[in-house]
Amino acid sequence: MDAAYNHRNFITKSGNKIVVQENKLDIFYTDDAEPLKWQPIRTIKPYNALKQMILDIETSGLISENERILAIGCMNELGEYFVFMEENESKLLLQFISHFQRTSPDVVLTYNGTEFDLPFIIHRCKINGIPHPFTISSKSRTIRTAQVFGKPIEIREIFIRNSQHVDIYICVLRWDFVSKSLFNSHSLKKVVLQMGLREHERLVLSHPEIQQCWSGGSGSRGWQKIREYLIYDLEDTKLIADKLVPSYHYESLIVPRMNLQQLSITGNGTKWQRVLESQYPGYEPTADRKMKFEGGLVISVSGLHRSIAKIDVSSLYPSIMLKYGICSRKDTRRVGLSILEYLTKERLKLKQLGKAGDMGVKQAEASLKELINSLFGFYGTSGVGFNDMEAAALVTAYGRRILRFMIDVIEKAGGVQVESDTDGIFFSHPKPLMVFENLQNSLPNGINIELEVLVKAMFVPTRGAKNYILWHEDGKITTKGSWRKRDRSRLEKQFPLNYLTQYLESKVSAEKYYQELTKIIASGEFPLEELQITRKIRKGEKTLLALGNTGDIVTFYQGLQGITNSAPYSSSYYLGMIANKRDEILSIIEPQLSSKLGVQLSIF
DNA sequence: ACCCTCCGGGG
DNA sequence: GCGTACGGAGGGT
Repeated sequence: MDAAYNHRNFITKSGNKIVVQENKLDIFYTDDAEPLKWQPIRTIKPYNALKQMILDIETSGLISENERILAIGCMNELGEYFVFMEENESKLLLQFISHFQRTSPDVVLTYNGTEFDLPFIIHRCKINGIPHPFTISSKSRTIRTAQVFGKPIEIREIFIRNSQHVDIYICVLRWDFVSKSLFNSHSLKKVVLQMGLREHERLVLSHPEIQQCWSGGSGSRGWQKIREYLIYDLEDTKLIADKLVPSYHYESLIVPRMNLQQLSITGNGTKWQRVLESQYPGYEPTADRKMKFEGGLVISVSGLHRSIAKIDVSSLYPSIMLKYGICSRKDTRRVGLSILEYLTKERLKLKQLGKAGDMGVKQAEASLKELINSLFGFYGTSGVGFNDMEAAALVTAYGRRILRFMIDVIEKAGGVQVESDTDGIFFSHPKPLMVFENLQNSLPNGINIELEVLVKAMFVPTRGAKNYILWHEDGKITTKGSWRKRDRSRLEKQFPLNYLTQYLESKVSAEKYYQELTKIIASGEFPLEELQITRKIRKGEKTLLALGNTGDIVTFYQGLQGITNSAPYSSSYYLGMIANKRDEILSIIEPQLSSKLGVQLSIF
């Protein structure tokens, strides 16, 4: 081993930029420093052993001054529920509070309870003169890793005597801040579907419907309906909670002096800071100032590719940190790495156990994954004392080198790289398993790979980094990135998918589909549901103001004389639209033909 | 190409 | 306050 090798020598800083001389990094280097042994600070009971109360209320309106509580629903960890519903609000509240005291849950779980349910209950208790165990924090707190419209949310925490509150809405925002998989909505009903936790739509009541149902009175079918609706909401909240909250629970093994409520709203940067602080009593390093550095490698090759496989590096950044010994330079005893090593080993153990299907084990494993993946981000987080921007820059630099190395191996084996992003490569090759073995044999020890998916075909648009369509063996189609657009007609969204799916059979069949579609559109018989768009009229949208006022929600499509909601649709508009789409698609998948097509279309 | 506007969650 | 990347799409001018 070359004793003189020190990757920190390959870092240069200028202004607020860090540049790593990637080509000088040796990806076959292994750090051989003996790591410290690290053990968790305490033992905790499994998440499943916590007494839960999932809580949701139905009210006559949104403002607690003027409106009242109609019903309160509670569900425990076993899924058993209790619904309190009374004509007399005071009686209802008393029943609920006494149920609460009797069951004394360890944790109360709500969906947006911080903003809505709990303040509403508090206010209605106050009006009815009923004592309760809830307090609203006097201080507001920003959660930077839970954002709406790109802005961090501000909350006033709710404290509960002898219990804790976890707001699943905030957990969802935090989860999506990282995963970015929930587009357009963070509502309970949508989230549960998009996370794949519920298969089908369920009973949903609008506000007027709730009022209508309520007016039926005690024992009515309306009341029964409200109960049913409330129970669905409780179930949905529990489904999401069971996915997201266990991670936070198990973090208390690692993070000192934080309870579940704090863990559920505190970002990972602060958590790692607490961990390291507790290791260095009295030492308060100054945080590195924010620096820019290059991230993961992203490459894409547009076109329609067949016989695709994806190979991922398992836990790329954590593996890099362990293999090359990268930790914060302020963490001189390298405790971060010791913990990382402990977590990685534990996770491996749990992963083996988890194959038996034990939910508790799976939850614990998922939480370890969270922590493992968050250590890298901590290095690059500004404002936390133990951060180290250079360490973060080194990690991504090694990552790019490893990915480039892999692409090289794939190409030498005759494969074609199609899309690469940070730790995974889509490539086309008739024998992906052979390529996989090839890679396994040539990658450095400690860098492990997985063969993730094998798909029939993949479409990557121009400038298509992180956007693609996959055709799976079983006929399923999945899309990623910009394919999930809103405010587009079904025709516009579906046409490229359908055309390409046909094209995979043959160009003839794609063209046949296109011709048939143009015939139906030209005939004027194409269903309007496929063409219309429903959305709110924005300020200054002249074309839509013919249909209503700013702020109105309207359904419309293109008519012969502009936007309409009643006249016949403009077939030339929609024919032009799909002609353009087809042109665009063909120019990507048959670039050699695109010039000819351009001529055709300008005539058309 | 750039500027403006808008979107959410709970009932 | 996990990073690269402090939101992003769509329409008007």
